[in-house]
Amino acid sequence: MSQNYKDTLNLPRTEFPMKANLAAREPEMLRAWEETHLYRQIQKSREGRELFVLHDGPPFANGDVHMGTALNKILKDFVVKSQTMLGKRAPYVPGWDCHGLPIEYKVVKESRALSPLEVRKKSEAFARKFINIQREQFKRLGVFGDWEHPYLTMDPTYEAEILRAFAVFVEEGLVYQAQKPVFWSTGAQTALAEAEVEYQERDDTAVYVRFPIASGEWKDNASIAIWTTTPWTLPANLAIAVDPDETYVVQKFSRNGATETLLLAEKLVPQFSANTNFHPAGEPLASFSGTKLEKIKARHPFLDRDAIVLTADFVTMDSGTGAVHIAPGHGADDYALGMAKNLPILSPVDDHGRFTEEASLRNLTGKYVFDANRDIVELLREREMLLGAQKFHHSYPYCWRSKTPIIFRNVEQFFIRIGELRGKALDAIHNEVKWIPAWGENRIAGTVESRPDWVISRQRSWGVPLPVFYSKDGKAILDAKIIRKLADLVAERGSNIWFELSDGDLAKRLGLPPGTTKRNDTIDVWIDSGVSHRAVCALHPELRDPADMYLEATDQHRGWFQSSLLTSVALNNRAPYKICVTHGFVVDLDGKKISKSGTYEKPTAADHFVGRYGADLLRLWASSIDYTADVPFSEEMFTRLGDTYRRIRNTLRILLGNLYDFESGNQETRKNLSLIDRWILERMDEVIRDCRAAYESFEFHKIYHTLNQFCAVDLSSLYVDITKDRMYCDAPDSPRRRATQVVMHEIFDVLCRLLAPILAFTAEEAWRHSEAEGSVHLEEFPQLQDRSRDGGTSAQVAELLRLRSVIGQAIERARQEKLIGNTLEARVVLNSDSDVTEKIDKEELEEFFIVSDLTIHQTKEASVSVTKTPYKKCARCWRHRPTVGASKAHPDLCDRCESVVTAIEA
RNA sequence: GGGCCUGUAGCUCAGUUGGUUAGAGCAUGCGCUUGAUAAGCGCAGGGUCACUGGUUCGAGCCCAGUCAGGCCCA
Repeated sequence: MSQNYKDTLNLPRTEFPMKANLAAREPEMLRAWEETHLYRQIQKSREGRELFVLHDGPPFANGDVHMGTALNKILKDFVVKSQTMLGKRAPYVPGWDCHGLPIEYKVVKESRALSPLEVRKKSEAFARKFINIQREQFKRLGVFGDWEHPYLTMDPTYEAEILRAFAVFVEEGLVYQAQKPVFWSTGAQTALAEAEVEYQERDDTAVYVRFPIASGEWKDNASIAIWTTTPWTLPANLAIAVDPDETYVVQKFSRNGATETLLLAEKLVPQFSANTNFHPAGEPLASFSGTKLEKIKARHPFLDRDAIVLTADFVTMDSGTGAVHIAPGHGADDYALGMAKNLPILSPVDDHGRFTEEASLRNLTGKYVFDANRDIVELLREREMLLGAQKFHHSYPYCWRSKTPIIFRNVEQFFIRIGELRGKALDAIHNEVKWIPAWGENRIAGTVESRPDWVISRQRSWGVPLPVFYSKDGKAILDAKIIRKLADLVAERGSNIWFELSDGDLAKRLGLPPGTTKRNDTIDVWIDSGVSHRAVCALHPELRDPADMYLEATDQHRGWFQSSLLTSVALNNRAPYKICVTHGFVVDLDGKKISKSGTYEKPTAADHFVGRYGADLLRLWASSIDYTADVPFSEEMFTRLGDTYRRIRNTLRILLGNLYDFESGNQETRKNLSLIDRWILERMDEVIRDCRAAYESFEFHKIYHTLNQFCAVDLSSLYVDITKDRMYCDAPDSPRRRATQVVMHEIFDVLCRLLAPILAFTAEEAWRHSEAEGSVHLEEFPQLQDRSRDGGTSAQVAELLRLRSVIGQAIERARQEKLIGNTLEARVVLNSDSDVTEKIDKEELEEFFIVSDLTIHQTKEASVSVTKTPYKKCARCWRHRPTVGASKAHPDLCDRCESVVTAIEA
């Protein structure tokens, strides 16, 4: 009977679909953006504006984009899009790190026995393949940038800049050559940087070994007991270190009838006994401080030479005997001590980790040192020098690529002196750069303070050649002028030239005398990416050095942030960035890390989630978390985020739906704004203020929460719900309806803009369904209008919301008691303790509380009683009104609806 | 083992210089609506603020230690 009145309502209409179907719709959007060259349009629209350079840290060009990489790129995109919408020119030039061991290692593993040039060609192809894969995946995430012209560290022009930077390092006297024990990967046959080392749990044989004393008071009467977990380093032993301040004892021990007189630290006697079964027999024969042992000689347990006892500050009393076996060619402390005391540096191991003849063990020459451990132990046993052996579980450094245990090996390498750069670098850290979060300053300062000189030579093929030559007589040539000539050549023909030309041809081209040979090392890739401020920021016409921002995961405090800082200090005497932002790592629900490789069984590839939920959901995820800590991530979170997403989407949709007959330009309506309209505009102003501030300070999760709150509470459950009656039931042209449309139109506009950096696809989709033109991404953020100046609105609404809650509870009670069903059936008697209810018109209050039948009394304490209203229900607006039945033409309508319907009929 | 960091409802986050019964959204439960409808609205339950000790009249906030987790290093 009342069905026909539905046609007289102004129900919302929109083409903007409720169902997002992002996985299908986003690719269409991407195509449209590409066809209209949106990124270029945006850059053009910001010509002459203040510049903001976010410099992209180049990801390694191997593997798929996983959640961590996706998070990083999305956060960068938030920055670029929001800075753009704050009115700045924010170009984004993405890049890739192309050289280096991870790629070379895979290539070499696939096909062995390749020449360096073949390795390089295959490596390049490998890198290009993954650059293309990753590029598509990054674009799919909605990241805007100059994807057609990324920077690649393997571009000849980039390679030339690496060499030119290197020339400066040489000129500044920062580069030197030295024998040093370095982390050496026997699997990959190269020295490794600290960043290329990972630690694994491992069982080794730890041995107690005696060195018979060969000089002084205890000559031939006692042995020094040492302990080591790397028996294979014993052939390189040259000394024994003791702590000068600890007490050492000479003590008789017995085991199964056998006795030994041993010298070791007093504190470690019990541990020694427990581990070897040698028990002290009687009181110590002597006791003295470690200093007294200095310069004593002890016979090597199986070689024909002596080890000298030295004092050192690195000897600890946690394990062993307090007498430390020293092999200067196989350990950092050992090396330092050996250098200080003029010991030779013995390192009788080849590139593959096999003993050389220098080890003086004929049977073991050519044997892999970790396999030789067993032989050494057997040898000690035969010579009766073994005091005990046990399995020892510890963490040990491994090569991150070949997964083989690392050895310390003495090799001639090239280094950059950090001493000269450290002071300025620390100064820049503390005075030039803003660190987000603030503790980043502390963290990078710590790593810069403690870092040793930088090993920059790599015995690999896939990289920029280390520009070192050797003269006929074997002297190293490090010459900035020659390096610059080489750089010019490389810029023209690529760094393959180094491998393609013979020594003679290369020497000729560079003006070096005949007979000059080249070294076959490459430069550490951390130099590659570390000079991007020069190779990219300084040289790209749209960019600038220093960049405004670097933004990477927190591991880069030791990685790229540091390598970039050090090279920039060397080149420019300042930091390469003004703001340095770090984000945490992606962790599982229980706070455990999600590992890229290994045993993690759930999917971690970004593509998996993009295909399933859409890029906007990933973006919403990235915006919802506080990236400064570990970033939580789980399938369940995506389900929750889907709910949030739908809420936001439906809010946009209902606004669009209510605007189907909106005509802009009617400013008359401004003065018809009711309390709730003025209030939502004030709230919106707050939202604009909070979001702008959060975008300016890169606190994206605040935007997520602010906008979510605004959509869910202020708009959906309050404003849209309250204005439903006037929007649907008033005459289309009713002043208060039109006024509300003006407000909704503005809200929609503001919401789209504020959402655009985060929900890049959805905001654009909604924008297209409005009458607006172009892309929302060309727009700027809304400005504050300071609407709160009329004042009082917020306070009044706060009062009303308090009363609304009291009413809601009373209605709920009435419903429980089956007095009413629908809220509109209620007769509400409000005993108001607020004067707001006196100032506002009753009709407006009924609208605000969404009730049909309201009576108000003023009292001291707020209370509400609810009964069923005696009024009849209006067939059109469903409110129970006293005027229903008054009209003869429309006896089932209230007065408002009757007049609307009459107007339509006329 | 060392450095830096994190730990508030099932989930994501707020909690201003320490000050009354610790908040929000989502999720959950129970209703209402069926004119935002694979939507919308209401009400309700849910937290020994990781743990232990300390400072204080008073601590989620300050201090010390413990536990769990992350990154970096050894």
